[in-house]
Amino acid sequence: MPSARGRNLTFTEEARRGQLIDVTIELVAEHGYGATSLGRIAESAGITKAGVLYHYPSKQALVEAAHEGVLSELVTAVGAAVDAAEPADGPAAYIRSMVGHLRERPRHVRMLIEAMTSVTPLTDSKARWSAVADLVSAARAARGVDGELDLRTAALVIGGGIDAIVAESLTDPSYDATAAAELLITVVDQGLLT
Amino acid sequence: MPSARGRNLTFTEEARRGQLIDVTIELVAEHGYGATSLGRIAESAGITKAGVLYHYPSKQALVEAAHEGVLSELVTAVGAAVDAAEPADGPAAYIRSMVGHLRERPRHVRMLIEAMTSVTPLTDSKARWSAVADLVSAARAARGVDGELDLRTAALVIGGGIDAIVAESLTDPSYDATAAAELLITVVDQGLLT
DNA sequence: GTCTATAAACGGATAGAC
DNA sequence: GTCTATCCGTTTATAGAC
Repeated sequence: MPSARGRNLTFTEEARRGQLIDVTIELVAEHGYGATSLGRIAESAGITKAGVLYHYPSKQALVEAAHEGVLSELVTAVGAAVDAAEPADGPAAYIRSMVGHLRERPRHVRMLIEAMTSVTPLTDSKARWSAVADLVSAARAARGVDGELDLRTAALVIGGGIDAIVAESLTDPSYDATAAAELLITVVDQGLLT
Repeated sequence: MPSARGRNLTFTEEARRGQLIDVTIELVAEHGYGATSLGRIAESAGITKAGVLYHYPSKQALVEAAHEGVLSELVTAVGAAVDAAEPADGPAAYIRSMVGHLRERPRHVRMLIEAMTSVTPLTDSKARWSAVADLVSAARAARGVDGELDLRTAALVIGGGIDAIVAESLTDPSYDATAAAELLITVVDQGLLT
């Protein structure tokens, strides 16, 4: 899958971009977007501000590229886990893979939080809950559960529970997020899939 | 309850401080902490930067005062609602009052988010979940429920669900947060209090 | 491809006039 | 009690040398 543009990116250029994205994730995770300056990014990467702006036209563009990388990695991992599961176990697979993935990537979590709480929300709320709502709906159908259910709220509660568990394991590494995920699955099972 | 210090605050001084806290909440809610400068605060209040710094020694101090006001108002309201409820209904009262209070104060929500996601967390995680854990524990005792339960995770899931519902009603005012709270209460009932 | 140099604006905070 | 004037550091971004 070579570059589609007229000029290919050189190896070093590609490596530089990857490095810049890495240090950006690290700095935004540690200090927040507002406190992450081009100067700091450049210093961490071992080059100068102007050097950074050669590879990305602006600080904003660099941060968005970093966020996009983090998000697509998450979506890929969770999507694969959900696809591999039975429809009846979709929500459980979603919760397990989401918590498992994020638990091991604390910096990614902080990057995603920064993007969500940013005033210009880089992440769409509906894009997230509607996917989970579909999972819940499919699981209920596969289990033969009937009755009314507000799928949007159901999805939001699941997402919120995941966020809280992941956030807690971030501030307290000794917290057992895996066990917590299993409890959340039980709650969802008894409260939303019956 | 007069001022305890040697000199009382004048009426105008007290009014100024209140006004400064109000505009700070508004600006932090709208633009985030990092993008809220003393200059903007001063401009919104109709005075100058130096004028602001006369009343509060630093930007940080002003923001912290604003946050403290928002938080104590929330704690007072929710605390009263929980105290007025039967122990068996403690979690339900907590969820209802929390969602109800925050739904009507969108700017307060964004202020609290800013404080939580700030790098120097102004809000303690344990302070929040341990109070909810006590509510869950008391409700289970009152209902005669036995069996093991990870109260910390239970509390985190409740808090996370509330956050997600409130956040959604923030981005979509037509979303019925009150109905959503009732669904969350049902889920908690079936998943954690049985 | 990365650097130096610099522009132009904005940040928080202080001193002192009124 | 509030303002004017100012300081100094930092910010993003550009122009042009190497």
